[in-house]
Amino acid sequence: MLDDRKLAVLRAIVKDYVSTNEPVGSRALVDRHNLDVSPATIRNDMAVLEEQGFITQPHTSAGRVPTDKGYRLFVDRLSGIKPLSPAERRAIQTYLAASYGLDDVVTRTVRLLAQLTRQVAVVQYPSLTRSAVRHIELVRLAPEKLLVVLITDTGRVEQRTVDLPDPCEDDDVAHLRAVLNASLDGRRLTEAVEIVAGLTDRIPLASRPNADAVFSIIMENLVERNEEKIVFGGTANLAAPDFSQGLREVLEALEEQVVLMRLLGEASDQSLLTVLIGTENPVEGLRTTSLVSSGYGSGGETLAKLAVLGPTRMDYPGTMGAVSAVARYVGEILMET
Amino acid sequence: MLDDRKLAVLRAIVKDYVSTNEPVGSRALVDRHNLDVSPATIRNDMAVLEEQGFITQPHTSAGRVPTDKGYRLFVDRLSGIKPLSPAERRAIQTYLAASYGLDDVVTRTVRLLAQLTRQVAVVQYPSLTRSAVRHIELVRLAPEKLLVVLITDTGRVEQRTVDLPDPCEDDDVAHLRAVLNASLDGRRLTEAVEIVAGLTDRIPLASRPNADAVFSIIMENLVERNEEKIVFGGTANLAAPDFSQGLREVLEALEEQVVLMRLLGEASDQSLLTVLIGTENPVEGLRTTSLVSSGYGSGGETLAKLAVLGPTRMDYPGTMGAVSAVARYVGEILMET
DNA sequence: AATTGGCACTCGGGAAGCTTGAGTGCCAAG
DNA sequence: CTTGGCACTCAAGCTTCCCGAGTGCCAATT
Repeated sequence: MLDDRKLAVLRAIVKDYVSTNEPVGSRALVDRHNLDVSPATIRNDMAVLEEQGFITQPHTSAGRVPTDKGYRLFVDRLSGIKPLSPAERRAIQTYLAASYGLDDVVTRTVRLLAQLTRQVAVVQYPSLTRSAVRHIELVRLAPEKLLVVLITDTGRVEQRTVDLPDPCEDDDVAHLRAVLNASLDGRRLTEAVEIVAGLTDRIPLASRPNADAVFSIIMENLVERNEEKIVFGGTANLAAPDFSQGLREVLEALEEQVVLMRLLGEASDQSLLTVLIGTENPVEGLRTTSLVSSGYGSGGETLAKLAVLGPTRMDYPGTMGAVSAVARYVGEILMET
Repeated sequence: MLDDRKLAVLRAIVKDYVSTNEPVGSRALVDRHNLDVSPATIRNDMAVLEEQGFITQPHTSAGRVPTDKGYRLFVDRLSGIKPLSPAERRAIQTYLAASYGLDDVVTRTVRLLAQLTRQVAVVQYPSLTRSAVRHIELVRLAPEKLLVVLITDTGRVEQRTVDLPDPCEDDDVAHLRAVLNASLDGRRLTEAVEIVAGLTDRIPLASRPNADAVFSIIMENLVERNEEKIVFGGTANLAAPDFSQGLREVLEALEEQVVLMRLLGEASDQSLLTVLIGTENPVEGLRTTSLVSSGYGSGGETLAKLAVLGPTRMDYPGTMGAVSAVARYVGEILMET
């Protein structure tokens, strides 16, 4: 159905269109890529490709432009992942290695990805549910007010104030802290929830109301409001004039945590590189954009995802290379922290 | 020089131009505002206003448009601050009151401001230097790794990991924690730095290297890298088509913490409402935007600033009303936390 | 059966010219 | 100082025209 040359033609069309942002015609094609056939032959091939839905004409008498389906084929079968240059790799490593603390790692990653790809970068914080408790700290701010700080092995620090039903003493707090840490330290957060639920017994009757307040905050914050923080950056790259169209929608989508979650959620759970092209992605208003995403994680495990968002007309091999490299390095950095 | 009617004309021009985004002519002016004079009279006034530099013509045979100087006069002498409606006030209060924790307050404030003004909102975290220590927590993550968590009375929680020169025991950590909290609790961070510097004496000789590592991290993080976090939102509002021009510059400026700092820094230190119009603002690339900013704080004191950024052609009275109201409410919320 | 040159056809986009009307400046009269 | 009148200007929109890139098809060639 599609012989080698037709595929080569598609590949060439994608490349040219990506780099010029203009519909590409048969003549230009034979000139720029050394296909040893005449334009007429290419035209025949293009007719077939169009019939199959891989390319389309913006209007009669214009060249061809890849469709989403065309990009899909290109990504799946025609383009490799372009590895970064050694210089770029080194730059990434040193830039990331200089960071301290999870927040810093995340913001640096966003910048890095945005700069590397000249597009919008999206990075998710390591999932809470998949990480383990490293420490729980209780700080008595006032007789009836505690600050609960939860630290995970992925470096996340979550905090929340609690209003207690009864006044408490430092001793009570110390006891509660000891109980919590003894039972939760090193446990997965998913396990932790169940454990906390069964912990009331170990608390002296008098302190139970307070303890319960703390427990419920912990459970609530860790599971139900399983806050998946997502950060993005590089929006200035959206101002590249080929966008303008639908720019507002894109910015709105980016500012809506929920939407971002849905977007990243759609991408495969694996730590593999995933590409969502145009209409393939689940978010209305991002139908003219593509998302290149990858999971990242410390051990073998995927803790969260990061991604790059750009126009469907993007440099897929390059973007994929950047995303996968950054994902790997972020994982490494996270291990050390 | 400028009699009352001329001022009225300027006011009318600003209002009309802001609402229509079209140069406003003499006829339209007499029609829409009930000035009891003829267009010809208005033309004379406009000629004077133009000569003085308050308005200008985009081209011959077009109406007039306010200049930065014109907006300045408008803001200083011709427009009050438009108070929010009671309904809006209530909405703000309940929305902000529902937040828990400083992060939440800040992100909610950004959203609120952006939505209220339909422009870009910028909010700075409460200054570290002006707040006081509420608690310092040390968590032993590994024999040679500590997590230092600093909690201020403004609700900020700063964390940083420290690599220790020597391995340590839980006891050492507990002692250090006790010493730190005993000496620093309730102190201003500015004082705290000096106190920490004189604290080495109280530490057993054997633990001094470790303690010093912790001390230096504390000092470093609190003073030198006096990290002023700034958050912004509402960038989707930039897509309103009158902008397009210079959009890239604006987005770039927003993503650059340093630039934002400079911008807010320029605005008066008082908790008063400040307006920077067009070329008045110090940031290249924001020369077509205006900034309406205000300090906010818990006690009588200004802890940080918040602002709204929009085109010079903005609704100043409305924006000023929103900014000042939100600043006040945020201050109140911060008190309670 | 695939490839190729030739040719008629299409149509977006830029250039040029035209018209329209909003808006001005100026002046003389009230 | 205000006003009506009037000539003048010029951006923006419309129409028209033209050009050329690019196509599809066909008959000839390999």
